[in-house]
Amino acid sequence: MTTIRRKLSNAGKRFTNQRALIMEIIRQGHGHLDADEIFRRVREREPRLSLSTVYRTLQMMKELNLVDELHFGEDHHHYEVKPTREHHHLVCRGCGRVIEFSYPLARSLKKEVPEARDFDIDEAEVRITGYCDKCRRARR
Amino acid sequence: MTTIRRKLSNAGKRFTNQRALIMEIIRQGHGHLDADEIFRRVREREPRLSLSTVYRTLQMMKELNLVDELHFGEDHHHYEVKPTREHHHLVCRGCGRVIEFSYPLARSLKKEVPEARDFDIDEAEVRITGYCDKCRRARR
DNA sequence: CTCAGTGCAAAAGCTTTGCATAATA
DNA sequence: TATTATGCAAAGCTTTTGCACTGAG
Repeated sequence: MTTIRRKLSNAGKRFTNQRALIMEIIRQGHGHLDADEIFRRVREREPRLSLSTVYRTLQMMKELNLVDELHFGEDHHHYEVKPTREHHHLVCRGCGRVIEFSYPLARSLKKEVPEARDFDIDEAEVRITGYCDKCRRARR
Repeated sequence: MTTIRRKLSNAGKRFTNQRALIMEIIRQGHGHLDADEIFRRVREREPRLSLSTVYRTLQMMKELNLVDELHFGEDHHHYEVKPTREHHHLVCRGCGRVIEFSYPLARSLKKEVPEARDFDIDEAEVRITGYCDKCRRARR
């Protein structure tokens, strides 16, 4: 939390209750909430907090590299606090469960893909959809 | 083209001029057009074709596995005709250029990631953003 | 005290849908 | 000829923006 305060300060931004709460929810959500879900959870504790503030905060946190935006192939996005290790997600079409796994994609690509050698990668995201073990069995 | 006609027919769908034209444009666009761009190009030849038809066709072609939907981290999607070999894209933040590269991600994951072993993958997409060689130099 | 941040309402993309008309099989 | 597909307009979602008010520094 102090990290957030410091990073905001360094960027000339203010540390507000709203921002602290939103970040806390994103962290608790263990990374797989969309803006609307963040909004709903935040509202339970701070009923006057607006959806605009959620979006504005997400936008800012993304720019400050405190939050990552994930794309699960839907029309909206999901958010997680910036992880330490590079990891990606398996998204189950059946139950919606999100399974994290670590995989050094950026490194592998640099090593194995000629086209990637001269490309200055700043984001690498893997999007996997399919069916988890449980749902796979259930579908038979 | 005959393939399309046959696949549509098998699915109980009709082969219309609109669908043929839209597919042709997607193919020509070499895979990296969004719905609006497809619409604009289609309109040059068939001014009465509507945006709804474009969306409905994209939706359907996706379901029939004739077209892939790509996610470049924007709020809208891009489309390409279903490719033969698994490949992915490097998207340059500078000039918007899209560089294709082939990479057997699904296979690698199955082999190297324990969490992926019991997961029935039906889509694997890599989203890479950064700066291409040219733009990287220009930014110095 | 000052200016960045907030809430509210309104607008702006992108995509989907309802319905009458047109066209395929 | 019987449906399926289309065009048009209207609605739906998610996200952004304008503006007066609030509160952090």
